Amino acid sequence: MTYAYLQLDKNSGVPLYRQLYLSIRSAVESGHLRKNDRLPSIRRLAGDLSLSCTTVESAYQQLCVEGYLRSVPQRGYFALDAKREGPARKAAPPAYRHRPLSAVRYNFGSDCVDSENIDLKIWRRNIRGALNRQDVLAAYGEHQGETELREALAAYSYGARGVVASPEQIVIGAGTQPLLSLLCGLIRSDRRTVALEEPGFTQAEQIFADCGITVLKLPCDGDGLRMDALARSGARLAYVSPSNRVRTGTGIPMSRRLELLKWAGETGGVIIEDDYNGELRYRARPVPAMQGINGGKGVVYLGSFSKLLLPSIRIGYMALTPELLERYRPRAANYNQTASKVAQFALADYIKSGQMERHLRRLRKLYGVKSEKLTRALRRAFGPKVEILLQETPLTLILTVHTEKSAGELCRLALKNGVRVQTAAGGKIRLGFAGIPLADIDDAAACLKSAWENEP
Amino acid sequence: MTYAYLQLDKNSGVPLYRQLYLSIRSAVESGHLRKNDRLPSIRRLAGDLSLSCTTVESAYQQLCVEGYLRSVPQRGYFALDAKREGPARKAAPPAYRHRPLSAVRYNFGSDCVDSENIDLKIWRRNIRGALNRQDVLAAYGEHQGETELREALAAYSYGARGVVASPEQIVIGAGTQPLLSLLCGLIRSDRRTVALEEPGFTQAEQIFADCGITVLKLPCDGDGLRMDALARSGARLAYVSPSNRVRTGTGIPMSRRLELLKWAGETGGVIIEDDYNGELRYRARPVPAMQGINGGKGVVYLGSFSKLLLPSIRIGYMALTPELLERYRPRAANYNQTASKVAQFALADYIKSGQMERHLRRLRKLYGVKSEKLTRALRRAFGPKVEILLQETPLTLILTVHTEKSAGELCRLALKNGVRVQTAAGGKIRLGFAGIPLADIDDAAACLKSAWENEP
DNA sequence: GGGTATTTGTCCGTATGTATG
DNA sequence: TCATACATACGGACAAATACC
Repeated sequence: MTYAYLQLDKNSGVPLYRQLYLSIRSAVESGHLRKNDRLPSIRRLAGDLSLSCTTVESAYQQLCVEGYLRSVPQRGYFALDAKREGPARKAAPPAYRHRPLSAVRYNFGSDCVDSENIDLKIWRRNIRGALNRQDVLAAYGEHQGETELREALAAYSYGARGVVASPEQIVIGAGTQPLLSLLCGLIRSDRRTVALEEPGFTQAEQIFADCGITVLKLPCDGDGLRMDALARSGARLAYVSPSNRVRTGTGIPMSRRLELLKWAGETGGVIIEDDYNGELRYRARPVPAMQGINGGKGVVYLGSFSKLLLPSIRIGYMALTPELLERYRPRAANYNQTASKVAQFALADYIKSGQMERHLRRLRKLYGVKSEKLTRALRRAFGPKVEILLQETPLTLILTVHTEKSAGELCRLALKNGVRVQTAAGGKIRLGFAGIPLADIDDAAACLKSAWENEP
Repeated sequence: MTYAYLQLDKNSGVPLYRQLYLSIRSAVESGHLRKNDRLPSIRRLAGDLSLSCTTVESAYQQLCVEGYLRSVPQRGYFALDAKREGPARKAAPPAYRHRPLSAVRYNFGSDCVDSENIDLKIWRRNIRGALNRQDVLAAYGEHQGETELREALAAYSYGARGVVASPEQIVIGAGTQPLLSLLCGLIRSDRRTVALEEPGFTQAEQIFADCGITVLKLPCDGDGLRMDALARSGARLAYVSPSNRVRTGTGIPMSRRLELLKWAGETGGVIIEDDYNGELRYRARPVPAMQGINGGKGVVYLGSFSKLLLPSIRIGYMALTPELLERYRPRAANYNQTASKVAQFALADYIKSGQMERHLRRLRKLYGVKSEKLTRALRRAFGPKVEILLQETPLTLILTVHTEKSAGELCRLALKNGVRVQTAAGGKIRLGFAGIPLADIDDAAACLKSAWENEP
């Protein structure tokens, strides 16, 4: 520590030990040093401020005599309670802690994952492995992301999602947002508006807005963005998340994907394809990424692993188009890599050793079973009173509840019964079941039933 | 063992710890103590020679700093390889894996760190510790950054730099850039131009440009941004990096800092204080951060650990002003945390356990010794032909070379001789010595001499 | 192989002698 | 002569690593 708050001026005429005494005294009086806070040791402070021990000691001693400090031999100096009750030192309300969701037994929020079905052990081992590799910690990383990981990702994303991209096209970052932000910088000389679906995706909109790119929310039909609205808007940049349209819970069918690609080809538009959870579709045949359908032209692909592997892994990647790569290259050195180097190597190992594939297979199966079990449980509980929307989006079910109550009211009722659910577009209810352990599903459905039916 | 080679004379006038230091140093240089030989423990030697622990310790410590010994906590002191074998050393080229700069033997570039003086072991252990903590891996993190780390940072930045901020004012991110980017989003509704010094800082400029904030490069005098230019510019946002003005190598004196704060107060301006390497000043007494001088008003403080701790650690933090915090809060949930959760916990532990403090102290000492040694070596080599600008910026020296050659020419000549140096403002030469091992400094200075003097 | 005693580096407050004005 | 500041040295307390049962 340098104790920067202790300001000394060698030429002020005031003796050093007295300047020290005064600044510490005011720190105690103002409450910056609270009772039993430990002060830097005499030698330490002397070293840091380039003073001699004696100087510091005489300041401390005077403070002791006057009741600001207490000296404990061989242990240190400690502050005493000498706060001068100034005008108002507020009780320091530390409101920055996340409020614990009180009494939520079953959380159907869409931001949960099943913490029981994560291969923590393997992942820990991988991180440890990366940690021990020569020069992972001590050396600088590559700005664009480690080559090793970019190579692994190029292969993986082709196999899993049909993305065609060379390792040079791939940029790594700490999640989707920093990558979007970088992308905005590359693209803003060309395009200043972006089109996206009306019930949008807040976290992406926020980045666009922050980068000064106007967000155009266009209406959409059941298949996604309405093409006529898109054409009329004049936008030459569109953001879509085909695999996980958060609010509606439905995907974008192939027909609309092709229409979008056609739009890009004809107008010179660029599509940002945020393939959030694209790997997790378990019901139907996998729909390949738009990026690949088009051979990598006109589409920037965004993928991430936060919800797939572990919530704490903050690694995302994007595949740039050849044109954007040209723009990126000369300024690549201006962007520091944001993703942890250790995590990058660990992830590369995880992918290359085939563990990722195994994990995905298991997850898909698990979520398939969960979805089925939840569907059955709801049918049993409610019968025809709730319609369950069969859809392809992973990890969520959409319910239409036949009742007079509003969706918001249903949410409140459920929460009162310890079940957290969310609303979806069109007065529907959204259940994200990823975070509910398989064994709890039946009980969770029962709780929902009692919440919604035992009301006057 | 009687350690007969350690001859002490209590009445010689030479301090005991220095006699000890000298005898051990010559034992290492002469090869009597070979690499990894273990030295007697402090207490044993103190006992055998009838000295106090402190006396022995200060001798050992100086030897550590100068690269003769290595201390392994709780295990002992060990000799390093520092045999002075005349001119025939160079067997092991200093391993900068950073770039295969062909034939650069001594790299005085400012982007190097001393890879020999990083506490890899402790850091590995901290990461492992975080890795094993319950729910670090499996659960989501806080958007703003882990509370534990924010609390640690609030205390640390107050102690180390005089920053006054509560944990809720602190936002964590994967380095300075994502934080700047977020900050631009908070601020762009108000201000669309930012003023910064003319030889600017590319990585910050890039972010401003990407976010659509116009960069206004203003002229500056020896103390930094010229206040008249700033006032005339009409900008209400200024970016400064007082502790490390990269190109000039000089800091911003207190007088100018106060002027800047006055400007902020009078015009409602906001100052972004990027305190890059602020902790590392070793020469003078610490200059506290502007943020703290002003009680946290009108100044956003940015700090980071990449160059301080480990190049691979990508964690930065910023302290928002109360007004900006108000703007941030409602949209905090829209920003995902970019910094690795494991690294956050590891860093929090590192700070709270006092290891950060110890590390900083060691670094400061090391760089102080390096700076001194380099200064002496240059004076010996060039005499009055070069003026050495004594300045307070960490890790660099600025030279005025009295010659007809231009600064650029001097750089080229040096490079031809295997020494990389950089130009500074005003036709001066900048030497960033952080990456030069202590033992190589004399030779590096000699190389510079032969490069600059043996020319027709 | 797991607890315990010891050793180790580290850090602490303190004391003394001395050099300035 | 006295206050101030510095360099040097002392011996004790502590936690972590290690060695020993």
